[in-house]
Amino acid sequence: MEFDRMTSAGYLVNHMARLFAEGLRKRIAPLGIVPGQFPALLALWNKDGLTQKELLALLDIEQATLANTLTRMERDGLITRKEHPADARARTIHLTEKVRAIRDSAYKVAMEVNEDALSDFSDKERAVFLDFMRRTITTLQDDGQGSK
Amino acid sequence: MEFDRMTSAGYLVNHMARLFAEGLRKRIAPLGIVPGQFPALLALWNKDGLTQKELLALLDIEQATLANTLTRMERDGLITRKEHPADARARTIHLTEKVRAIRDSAYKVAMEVNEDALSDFSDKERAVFLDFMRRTITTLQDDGQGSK
DNA sequence: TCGCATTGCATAGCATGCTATATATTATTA
DNA sequence: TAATAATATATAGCATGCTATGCAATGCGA
Repeated sequence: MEFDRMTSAGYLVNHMARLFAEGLRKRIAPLGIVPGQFPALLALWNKDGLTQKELLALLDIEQATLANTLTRMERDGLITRKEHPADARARTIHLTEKVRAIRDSAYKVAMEVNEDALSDFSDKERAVFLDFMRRTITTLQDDGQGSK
Repeated sequence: MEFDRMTSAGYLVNHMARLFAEGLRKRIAPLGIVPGQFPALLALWNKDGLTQKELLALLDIEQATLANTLTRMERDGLITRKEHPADARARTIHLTEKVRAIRDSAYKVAMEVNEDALSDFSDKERAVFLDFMRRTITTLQDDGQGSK
């Protein structure tokens, strides 16, 4: 009995994810950002001044992961954090001018990476592919639920 | 202009990869192995006694990544390394009895994870999905080549 | 055979992600 | 209102992946 990587969804997904991330990393490096910051930036470009908790609710990562990512973003001059007016535990997160300025370039580059990856797919195929991925995500999330 | 995560291949692939990895991690934990060790184990179950260079040629990771993974595998009692008979720089890699014994269980569990993830897909859909992923990987690898 | 290039592997340093746990503040309740 | 529970964020520790670089051993050309 042989286990063939090329017919293992898990293997292929892992490999694809690394290639996407590396492709994005190379293209956004000139902008001064890295792939892990992208989801948070998307949310903050859309709505600035969120708390970590509010931002977390928009992302599919764990709280500790976000906290660390925000620390690096602050270190890199992408965000600043201000004390929350009503809750001393919380802080509001604000994009710096520097990162507000690269929004359009970053969008463009991210879309280019997606476009390149799917360059030999028809529109129909792309739609099916994205749908398959969303279905798989839903299934895996439900799996992992655990009644509790 | 809105960037929608649900229509971004890169975003979906990243999320899927994390869900697959977490699913696998939970299921193989009782066997004493972790997801990152799986590709190396598959290769070594198939052919024991490879050098790091030979093993590397079978995997889609960087040399440094493999070196670190092998160090953890040795620490965890999954492999031993012996001096190469003809080249003092190289070492041959050998599975321990402990890990030879879990081969069938590990195969089974990995296939279950794939099965579960695709449980609501037809055979036809699965074939298409795997094909899409292989095509995407090929495209991204070619992209990243750089003439040099 | 000496000297330099190449090779095989290891290490350093970093990003991204996770679980578990700590800390400080706020909210609730006896 | 004092004690307790809940909440918001941070930290510790680890795995996995990458690039860059170090080091020892091997191989090859002058």
